[in-house]
Amino acid sequence: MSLKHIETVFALVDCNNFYASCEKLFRPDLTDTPLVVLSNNDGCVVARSKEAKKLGVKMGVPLFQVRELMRQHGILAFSSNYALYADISQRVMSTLENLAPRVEVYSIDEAFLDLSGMQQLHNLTEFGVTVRQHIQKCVGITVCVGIAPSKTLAKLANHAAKTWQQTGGVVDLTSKTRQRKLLALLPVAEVWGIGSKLSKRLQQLGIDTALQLADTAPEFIRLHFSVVVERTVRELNGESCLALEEMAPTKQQIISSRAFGERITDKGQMAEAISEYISRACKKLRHEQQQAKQLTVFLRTSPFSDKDAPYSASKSVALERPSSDTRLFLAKALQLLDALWVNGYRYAKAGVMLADFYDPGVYQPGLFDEPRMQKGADDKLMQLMDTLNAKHCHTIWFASQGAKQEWSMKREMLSPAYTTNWQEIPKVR
DNA sequence: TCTGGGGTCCTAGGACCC
DNA sequence: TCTGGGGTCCTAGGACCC
Repeated sequence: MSLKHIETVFALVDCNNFYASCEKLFRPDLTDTPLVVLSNNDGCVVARSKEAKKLGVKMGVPLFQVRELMRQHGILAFSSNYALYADISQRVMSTLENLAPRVEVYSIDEAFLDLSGMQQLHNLTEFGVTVRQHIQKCVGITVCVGIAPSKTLAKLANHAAKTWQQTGGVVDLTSKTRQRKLLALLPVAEVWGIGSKLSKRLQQLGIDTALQLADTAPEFIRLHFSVVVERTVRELNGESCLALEEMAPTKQQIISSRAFGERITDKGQMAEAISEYISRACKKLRHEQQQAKQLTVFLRTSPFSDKDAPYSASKSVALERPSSDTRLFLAKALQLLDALWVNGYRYAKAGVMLADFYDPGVYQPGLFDEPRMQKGADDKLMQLMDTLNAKHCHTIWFASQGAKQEWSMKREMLSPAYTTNWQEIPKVR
């Protein structure tokens, strides 16, 4: 066996109907029941069980548009329960880490595995089947596995495994002939990185299938599109351009925003909401062990309403030096709100964004900047807040966040926190 | 009445510098 | 009369992803 030529091979493991499957995990009575999971505010459908898909509920539709269909067929709806999904996700990922040496957690329900060199030792399809069985047994979640020499092809292999039942949920796409056969069957919009805008432009050039895109000269694509699309073309031809990234890269921005459960017309309520978002964003920032120098606040009315006057505005400000102190950002955010707020609109959504991050202690202050007062004291207070809130769940908060939060989002069909709250742990009888 | 949230990367264009 | 050009930094906006 030669070690000289180890071929790159990726597997993409993707959970089937992830949020819907999580909701069913602790409800065996719902095994064959059609159900959907809703976005925040119970606004639209973000996940569907296979039964709900069959009944024609489309991904992303607003709930009110499918209410009638759901009533007719007895389709259940659940508010999204991210604490539950994150916990199940973590179990899936740690199971994968036991099966493969290098794992990239790509999203809450997907991971890439590096299988390079494994071809000589295992039958890759068999390996995929093992992964599938193992996750089914250990976590109770069904996954599909796509195997190929590039991430983009592995995505397509996974798509094939999901689409065609007779694959048994595993597709090995390492052979060139199989690659071309599959690519010929798939519309170009199915390719990872080709969204609706790009696929329209490609179709205008006569490129309709994934195979036609693969067979277009990369130089031509570079000229008419971008380096990103060029990379996609190369990846479709089995040339791996996107590496496995095991270490999560450090964040570059943190956003906290929400559509309101009810429209806001009162500035005081808006100030409460902004304060809440600042508090969440800063907590995330401290969790990342980062400091930020830039703050943006934005507000807007609903873009869907034609009777409400539209208004959308954002403003940014740079701090004198990076910080992760909630109080500092709170003061700045409320100043920005003063500048942004216009009376008379029915606001539907607002948010804050932190950016321009530094590692604590790395920032070089200007020569004439004032020396920082009481170094360390603020950090301790913030740490204390985070610790108390982690232990006792929202014990202390800033007065400006408000105690009632009448504007906060709707979650009227929430499942219990089966795995993350002792009070709600499932009982076996 | 009711339409998510949180990210990334790339490009174009302007300002500014030498 | 002819009136440079290349580099860098920043920002806004567009496109994509799950």
